[in-house]
Amino acid sequence: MKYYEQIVEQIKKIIELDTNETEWFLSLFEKKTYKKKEWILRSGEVCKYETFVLKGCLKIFYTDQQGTDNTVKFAIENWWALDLQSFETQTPAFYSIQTLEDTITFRISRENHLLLYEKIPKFEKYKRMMYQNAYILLQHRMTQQLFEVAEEKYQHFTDKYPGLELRISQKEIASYLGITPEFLSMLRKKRMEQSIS
Amino acid sequence: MKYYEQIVEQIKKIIELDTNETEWFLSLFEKKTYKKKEWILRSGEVCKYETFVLKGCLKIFYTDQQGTDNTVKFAIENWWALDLQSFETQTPAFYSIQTLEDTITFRISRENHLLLYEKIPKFEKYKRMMYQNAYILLQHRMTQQLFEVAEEKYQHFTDKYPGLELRISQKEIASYLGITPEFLSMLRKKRMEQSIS
DNA sequence: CGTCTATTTGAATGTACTCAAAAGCGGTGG
DNA sequence: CCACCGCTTTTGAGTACATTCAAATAGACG
Repeated sequence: MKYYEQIVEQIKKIIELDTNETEWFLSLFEKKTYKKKEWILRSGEVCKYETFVLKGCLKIFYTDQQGTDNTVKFAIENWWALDLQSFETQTPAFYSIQTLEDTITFRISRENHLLLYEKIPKFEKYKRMMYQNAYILLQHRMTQQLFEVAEEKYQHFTDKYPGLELRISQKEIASYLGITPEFLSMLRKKRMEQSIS
Repeated sequence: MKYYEQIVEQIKKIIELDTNETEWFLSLFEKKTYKKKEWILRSGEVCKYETFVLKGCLKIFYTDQQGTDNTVKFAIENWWALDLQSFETQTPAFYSIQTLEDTITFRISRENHLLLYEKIPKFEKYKRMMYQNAYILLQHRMTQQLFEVAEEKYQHFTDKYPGLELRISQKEIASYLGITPEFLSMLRKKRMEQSIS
């Protein structure tokens, strides 16, 4: 499988694309690779690209007044990452985006993105479906995170991103769960003790 | 202003509609009124309608194993309410919807909703924009709720739904904030004491 | 007016955080 | 190749935030 087929595959789950459209679609993207811990977007900059992860892992996060990173989402293989508000309005971003592993991405600029809507109107449908689904997922994350204790949150994290807890540090996971790394360490210890007995 | 003009006004903020389209659009809706505490959707049922609030207030919530209601969103004047996943896939709903006041709504069925996309394709755009904005709002709610202490959450609630704290009970607010009514009561007491001194 | 529910208050408890220190681990340079 | 440095993880003590439970009070509504 060519490296770019992944992205086409994702699109075709929702709308049909013929060969010409596929080719033109791909021509709007550029491949970009990053090393671990590289910045893709810094809070305050304008988000110029929407990024599709071919391989690797990103975090979308914000840094609070105390200097703590709070992760709102991880983007692994086949996920999109951007600061939506900044991208759509071309205003300074609230969120930052950084790699957690060496990462290979496909990215599309705001201009090309607008071309897409213009030339292939069915992309409106694709995007509607995408945001609809993203909204559903986010609502579930919110209900989980807001109304559950840390132990249940961790369980849901491992369910949602299977295997990711082995790829990234506990510090990053704690940042996603909204707890301290120390507390997560304690939870995992408690878990292990329980699974032995 | 006729009671249905509100909804047209909302749509026209995003896409243009001529007189014919507007008329046809409105014909797809039905007006429905509810008394306080009526169910609009019960978890487990299929969500058959998307509801637009003309006047009043709804809560979208789920009831956990302990029997506690957890509110994910309030829908006041000019907001939409539905279980999106259930509505789109016609599967049993996870969330429930109930009125918190006597409420007047406009609602559209799944079938008519599909007609809308079919006959007026620019509604794809309307819906895309709607979910895009909803996603942005939800992401902000999540970052606020997840990484802030209860006092800051309450502040953000009063900012987001100005005046709503006077219309609904503290119990409902606590359910939205993810804290107990007792603790909210304590917070408000503390607040008042501070504002006097 | 009486009943039912919401709010307040307080004590005891649980959940999660802060701070500090020690141990583990990975990468880099000599 | 290993010694060192920096960062992550673990551990523990003390503390702050939020909950539970119970009881008293206040409000809403028929």
